[in-house]
Amino acid sequence: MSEWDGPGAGDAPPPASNLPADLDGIVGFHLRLAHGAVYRHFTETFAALNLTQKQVSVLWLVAAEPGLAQTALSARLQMDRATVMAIVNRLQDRGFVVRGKSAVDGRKQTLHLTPAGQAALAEARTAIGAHEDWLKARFTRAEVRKLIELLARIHG
Amino acid sequence: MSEWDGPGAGDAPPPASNLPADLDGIVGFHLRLAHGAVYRHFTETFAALNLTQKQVSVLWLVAAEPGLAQTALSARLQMDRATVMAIVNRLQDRGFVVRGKSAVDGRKQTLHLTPAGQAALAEARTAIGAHEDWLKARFTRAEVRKLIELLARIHG
DNA sequence: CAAAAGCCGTATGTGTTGCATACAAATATC
DNA sequence: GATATTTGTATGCAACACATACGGCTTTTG
Repeated sequence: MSEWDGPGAGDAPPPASNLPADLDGIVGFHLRLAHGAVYRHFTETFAALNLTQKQVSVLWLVAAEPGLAQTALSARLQMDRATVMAIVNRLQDRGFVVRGKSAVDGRKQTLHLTPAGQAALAEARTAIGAHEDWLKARFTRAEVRKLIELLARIHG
Repeated sequence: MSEWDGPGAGDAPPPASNLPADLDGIVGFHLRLAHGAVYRHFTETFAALNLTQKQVSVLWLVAAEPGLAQTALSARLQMDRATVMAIVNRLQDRGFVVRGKSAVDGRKQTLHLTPAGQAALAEARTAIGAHEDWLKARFTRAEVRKLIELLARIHG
C-alpha cells in the first residue's frame, strides 16, 4: 500500500447525486436496473406459485403451441438449448409438462402440458396480470406501447 | 397418458407468427428478452476483459466514489449485500479492488481501486463505448433519451 | 445407396448471480 | 448501560448462461 490512494486515506465523499453522471447515459445500465426491479417484483408475486419467469414463459408457449419442440422454444425465448432442457426438466419433475417423441421427426421431442401444468399456467396468468399492472401503473398506455416497441427493437 | 392430449398425438401446428399474440402485450416479457440480448452482447464484448456487467458497474462506482462502502454499493446497484460481497471478493482476488477499514465507522469497509483496477476500468470504458454504440445504433437520440427515461421510471 | 454433414436432445461442469439465514463486531438509540 | 440496528461476513441453495461432448436421427451429397 503505497503509490496509489490506499484505503484508510479517508472515507467516501458526500454521495452528491445517487449515481455518477456518466453512468446515467448508459442505456444498458438502466436496462439492467429495470430488469432487476421487475425480476424482483416478479419473484415476490410468484413466491406462492414457486415459478420463475422462464418457467412461466415455457408453460405459456407450450400451451399456445402444443407439441412444440425444445429447439423451437429456445429460439422463441432466445435461450440456450441446454438451458431450455434444464427448465423443461424442472417443469417435468413437477408434473407440469410431458415429453413425447415426435412422429414426424425422430430427433424432436414434443412438449405438452399436463392438467396440472394447465392449472399452474392459469394461476400464473392471474399473477402475471397483477405483476403487469404494477409495472404498467407508472406509464400511460401510449408509453407502454412505446416502451414495448423500443424494447422489441433490441431483441430481434 | 390418457385424458389429456398426450404426446405423439401430432406435432406443433404451423408456427404462424413467432410469438403468441398475448405475450406481445407483456412488458416484462419484452424487457426480459431485451435484457437477455444486451447481456449476451455485453458478454461477447467483454470476453477478452473477462468482466461481467456487475463487476464493471462496481469498478465504475468505486472509481467515481473512492472509499465507498459495500452497503452504499448495494444501494446504488440495487443488489443484495451478500451479492455485492461476492462480486467484491472476485474483484479483490483479481487484484482490482482493495478493502480497508473506515476511519469513521468501524463497521464499514472502504473500497478503492488498485492501479490494475483502474487499468481494467479504462479498458472497460472503451468496451462499454462499443457496446453502447451497438445498442444505440437502432435508435435516434430522442428515442434513447425516451427509453432511458422510461426505464428509469421502472427502477426507482 | 452410402458417407458426410447437420440438427436435436442429453449429460456434465463451470461461473455468475439472487436470496435466505446466521453470526460477529461496531454503532446508535433509548 | 442495555437493547436495537447497521455492516460485513460466511454458507448454502436455486436458477441460469455457456461450453463441450456424445448419441441418435435426418438431410445432403457424392
